[in-house]
Amino acid sequence: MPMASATATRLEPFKMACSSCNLRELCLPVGLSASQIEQLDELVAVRRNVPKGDVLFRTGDGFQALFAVRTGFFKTCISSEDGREQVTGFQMSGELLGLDGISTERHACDAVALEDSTVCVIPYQQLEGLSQRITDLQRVFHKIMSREIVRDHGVMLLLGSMRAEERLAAFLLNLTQRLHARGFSRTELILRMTREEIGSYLGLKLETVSRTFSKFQDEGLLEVRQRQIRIVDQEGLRRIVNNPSC
Amino acid sequence: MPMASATATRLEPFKMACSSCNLRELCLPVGLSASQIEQLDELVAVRRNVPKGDVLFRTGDGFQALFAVRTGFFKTCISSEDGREQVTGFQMSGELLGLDGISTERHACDAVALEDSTVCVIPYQQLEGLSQRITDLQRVFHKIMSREIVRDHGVMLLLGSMRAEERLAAFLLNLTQRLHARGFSRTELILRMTREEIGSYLGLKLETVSRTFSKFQDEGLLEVRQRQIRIVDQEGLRRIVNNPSC
DNA sequence: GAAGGGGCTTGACCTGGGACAAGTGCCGCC
DNA sequence: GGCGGCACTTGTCCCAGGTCAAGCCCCTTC
Repeated sequence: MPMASATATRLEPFKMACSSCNLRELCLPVGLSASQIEQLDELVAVRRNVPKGDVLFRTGDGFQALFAVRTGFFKTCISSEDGREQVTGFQMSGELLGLDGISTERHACDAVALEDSTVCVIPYQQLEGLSQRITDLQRVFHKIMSREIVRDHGVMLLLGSMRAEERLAAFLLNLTQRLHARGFSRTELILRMTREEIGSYLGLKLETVSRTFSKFQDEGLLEVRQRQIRIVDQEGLRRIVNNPSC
Repeated sequence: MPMASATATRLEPFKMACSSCNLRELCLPVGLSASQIEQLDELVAVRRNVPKGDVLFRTGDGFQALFAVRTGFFKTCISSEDGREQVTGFQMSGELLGLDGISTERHACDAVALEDSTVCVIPYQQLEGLSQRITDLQRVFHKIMSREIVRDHGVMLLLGSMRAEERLAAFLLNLTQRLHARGFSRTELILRMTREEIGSYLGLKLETVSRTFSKFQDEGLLEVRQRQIRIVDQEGLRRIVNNPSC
């Protein structure tokens, strides 16, 4: 097999199987029986490499498939007509990309890999077909969409009514919680995104993000070394989120 | 039949039919054939009156059904542990309430009627069942969920990167556009919500909302008389949204 | 290992919108 | 028809976070 080259996203011919995937409890197959997952395997046959910095899909692209992050890390962002950009989410392994495209059959955001990544391609029409035959799959899929809506509402709360420190604290707690669910440390993490991307997601300027990191470090809540973060006082972060006065 | 009394939300026994509903092109039945809508009629048999100020469902309530707004106006809001509240949306006729409940089988927000309202009750299990048999219904339902996700991302953009005037202008344009799709004037509207609720939705304090209304009036963009709004210069509002510099 | 550059930090200053307070308009109720 | 209360408006002051600018860190490239 040839080495991975500098070409853009490429199709990998060899078979992926949800049934043998260690993410199946975090991803679309969650809660399905072995035989149901085998049927899903028929459908999710292709994976795709997305090198760091590459775009998986772009606003306006025709919508054909959903993508499940297998390895790596993505951001999704939208931009208004006048060019302002808003990061709407960060996606890690097991999470789905592209749900926004269902409504108009065109993608409504850009998805960009923040590190070399692999995604499983889930052809949408086939998914619809299969979920008509597998009640449980339909149920799971609806739950995933609904969860995304609930998550978005949480972000609105954050953007609409929290102060900078609360936003960053909530962000870090959310990240570590998701990473921990994937077997990573609860206290150590490496940020895959820039300060500017964090700021865009949190409705802050990059300088404010940076200052707030420094402040947390001074207060003994974190150790910050560029993108390496160690959570020293998780309880303290939690207090900040829950207590607007401090 | 007895007069509507001061009791809380009540069940109305008589039959509603999607097939004869003037909202069918805005609501769940959009794009379905006559015979498909008839099947939907079987399912959406109950409507419910929700007097102004009443709660349709509350965070934590068990999730049984979706609700389609038939007449009236709702807000949905979430609150964080420390009591901060965030309005996550305003819903008018033809729009669905309760999608957030699918993910955990408990509602994740409160839905409150801002005027005397009626909703159609859509038992969720039955909807899932029916959409397994009617491909088109499944497709419509997925599109509605996806549209909600896209809408939420738009609100994130607004909350994350717009200034007060842009937020209010965008809000008014969105409201009038939706009202216009329902046959109301493109230029006259009566706000169903308080300044505080607008502020909560837009991430602003009620005083800022009030000041911004006054400013728009001074600049000849609007006429504001309490909750009666006349859009004098729609193009001007659009310019504000698209041009961060002014 | 020097040069260059992107990402990050920090400082100084400024401003949009929050906080607080006083006053007004509107409406329902006795 | 007068009273009370809620929603709204407006003024004043203040501060969190934005803006602008300088410098640093670290990695890549030649």
